[in-house]
Amino acid sequence: MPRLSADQQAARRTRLLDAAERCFARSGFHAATMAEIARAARVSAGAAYIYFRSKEDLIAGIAARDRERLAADFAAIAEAPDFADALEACARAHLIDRPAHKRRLWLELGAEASRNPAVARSHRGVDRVVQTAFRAALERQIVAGRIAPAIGLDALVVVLRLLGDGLFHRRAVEPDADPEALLAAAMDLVRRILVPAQAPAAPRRRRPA
Amino acid sequence: MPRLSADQQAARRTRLLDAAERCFARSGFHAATMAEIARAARVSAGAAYIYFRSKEDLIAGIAARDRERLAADFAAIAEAPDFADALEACARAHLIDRPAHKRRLWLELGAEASRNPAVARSHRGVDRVVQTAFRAALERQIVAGRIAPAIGLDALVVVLRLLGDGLFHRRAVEPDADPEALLAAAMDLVRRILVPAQAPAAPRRRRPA
Amino acid sequence: MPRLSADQQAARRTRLLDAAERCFARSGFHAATMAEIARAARVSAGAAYIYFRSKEDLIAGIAARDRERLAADFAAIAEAPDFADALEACARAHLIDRPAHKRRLWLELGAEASRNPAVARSHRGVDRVVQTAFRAALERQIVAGRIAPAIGLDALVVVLRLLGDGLFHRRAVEPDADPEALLAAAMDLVRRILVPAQAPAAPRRRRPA
Amino acid sequence: MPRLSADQQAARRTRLLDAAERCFARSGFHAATMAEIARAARVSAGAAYIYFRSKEDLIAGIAARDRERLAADFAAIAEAPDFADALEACARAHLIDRPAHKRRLWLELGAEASRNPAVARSHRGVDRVVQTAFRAALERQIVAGRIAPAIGLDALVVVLRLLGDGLFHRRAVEPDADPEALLAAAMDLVRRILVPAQAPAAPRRRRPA
DNA sequence: GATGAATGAGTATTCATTCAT
DNA sequence: CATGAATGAATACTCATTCAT
Repeated sequence: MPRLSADQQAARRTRLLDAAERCFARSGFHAATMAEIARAARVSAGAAYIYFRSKEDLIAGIAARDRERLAADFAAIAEAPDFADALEACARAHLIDRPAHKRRLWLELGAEASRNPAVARSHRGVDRVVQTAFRAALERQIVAGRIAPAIGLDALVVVLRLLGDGLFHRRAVEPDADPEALLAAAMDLVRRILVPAQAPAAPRRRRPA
Repeated sequence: MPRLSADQQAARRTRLLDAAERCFARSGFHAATMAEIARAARVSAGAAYIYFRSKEDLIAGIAARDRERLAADFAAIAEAPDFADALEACARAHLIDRPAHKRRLWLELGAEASRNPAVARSHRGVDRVVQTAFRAALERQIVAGRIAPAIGLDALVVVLRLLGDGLFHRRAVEPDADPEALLAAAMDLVRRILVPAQAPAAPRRRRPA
Repeated sequence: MPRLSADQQAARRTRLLDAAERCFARSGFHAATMAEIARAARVSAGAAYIYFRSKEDLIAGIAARDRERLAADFAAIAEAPDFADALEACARAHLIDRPAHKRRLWLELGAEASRNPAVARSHRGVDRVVQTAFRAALERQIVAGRIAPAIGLDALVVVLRLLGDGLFHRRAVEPDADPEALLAAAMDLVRRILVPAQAPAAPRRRRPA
Repeated sequence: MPRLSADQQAARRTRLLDAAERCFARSGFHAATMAEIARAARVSAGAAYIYFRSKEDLIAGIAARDRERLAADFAAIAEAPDFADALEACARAHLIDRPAHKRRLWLELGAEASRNPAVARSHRGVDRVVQTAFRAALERQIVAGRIAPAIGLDALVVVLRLLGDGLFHRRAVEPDADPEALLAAAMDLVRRILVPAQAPAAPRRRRPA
């Protein structure tokens, strides 16, 4: 059937991405069929190919959309008054509040990045944004005397990202793990590194000696 | 065709696992075909089905073998004289020295765990082993006064595993990243948490007050 | 969208036929798509269906146009003063001067004739016209004493058409063959049959008796 | 199902070629489906791909088999005692006695030659063989004084081939035409060119003057 | 009339798995 | 046990045709 309005077309694209995410998460990139995805998006089989050149392109579209959101949210950390609080909010939004099916996608997208150049680009893009945002935020807060990291800035960024990757991976691999416990442990550690001056206060509880 | 000796049969199983790892890493679980794997293992297509009930079972076999090695190595940490050193050695062996193609498999295996029960079992198994080993080693060294963690034992295990997951994930997703820098940053952090007493020395540079 | 003038509409029909000929010649009837043809004709996909009921109808349209030209030209032979000269001119125009892409179409149209009734009609039509023209021209020139065929009129028409078919087929199948050599050989033969009286001059070399 | 004997395998290949010829002749190269062909050959869909790499390869296989027979038969003309008789026998065998469905294939194969390199190779091959055989036979019979062509050897070969192409094409395009009439007219002409000495006798009937 | 996005039937090809030899 | 030809279900993608705008 003929021309849809621009709105309807945008909605179709979104519905296709949403449906693909669900199907891919449920069955994996291969097992999910284009027909199944199109049906879930309430779109004809052929229409999917109007919006995405191929299945691979649809996967890349998912990666791009997901990563754009992630990048935008983490970029906002650079402007936040308190780094640790902003980081925690971001981590909670993306690593805890995300529906399980999206988390299952992450691993597949990670694997796909080594084969699908567009997915790889999305991954590298978000990494760059996150690192830049972290570094900017940390530098600003160090200058402001609000934090005094126990380790160098480079190592700090590395460690923050490792913890993020760890949360990310663990959430994807072990959906049953208590996410709040993971986040709490990670944030506690982060805060200790950022402001070792406060360390005496906190550890005191544990080192009453 | 002649019957093969037990040795030859074991060798064939191993060759199939090795070949499958290479093929899966190169093309992913789906794109790699059983025929391709059998050829790479210098075995007939039919023979593969003597050693593995199905392609899924072959994937599970890879997961099992990989995880058994990992579990064994990490279990040994419990007996090591110095926890951090043993941990670093283990991490280096598994996260840095492993060939790239194995690292690429990890993500796919992670994703597969949510679909293939046998793979999931392998994953959970190694988690249990690692956590148990960590806890045992840490308790022993705390009692011996060799470490005095800044945070509680539970949180410590969580954080250690998050860092491990992070290294794991980052190595798989970004093969070009400098692995030694990642490991160094992670281990520096780990050592600071384990023995906060030493911390004053390092932070002092940053807290001249 | 605005209504097009009659001229513009005729032009569109012609453009579609031209574009279809090129596309069909390049890729064959099947591989060429209606969208591709419409684009080449600078017409929307839907517009093609205003001028031709279907792809099959478009093919029939090509056959009809091509055959009409052929029939008209060959029909003119009936009026020509010298049969052989007129025949040669016609053959040169249609079998030698035609662009290569049109010649490649002939075979496909021939094959299509056995499936597409409209194409078959076009083929039969031109055959009838050509035979009638040949017969009329030959009879007129025999009566006028200008030719004295060595063989009967029926056989003569058959043979002329066979040579024509042969040139046609050879030109389509072997585009690199020297067309003038083919035509020269064929016309030499034709002239010898038409006017065996003249034969003494040429054959004399071979019949020294 | 497992291994078939060499005989059975050759039979399967032949059955596939036979079935493909029938299906292609009936519906054309495109409209005939591989599944349909496999079914007609009493073979599984997948098995067709064991014997032929692709549909294109199957078409090429048909061309090759057909052309090999043609080449072999025409090559035998070189050894025949009487050229015209041998030529007529050959033409009858290939242009008249062949089932209609094979003749319909010829045009499609001709068209396919411009796209499928393997088909083109088959076509060129048979052309070479035929021309060589014609030339050898003619030279031998000229030397033996059995024929004295009215035209040069090159032109003679060209004309013979044109007549052959013509019969070929006409038989394919117009299945209802009387094949014996076509052949008789063509052979009468050929004999007149080969042995012009006899010409006086025959034409006399027509030139009572 | 003109447009071109939407439809959805249609198909070559692949590949996990089997089993006659 | 070992082989590898055979099976046949499964699927991404195309494209002639339609019709809301």
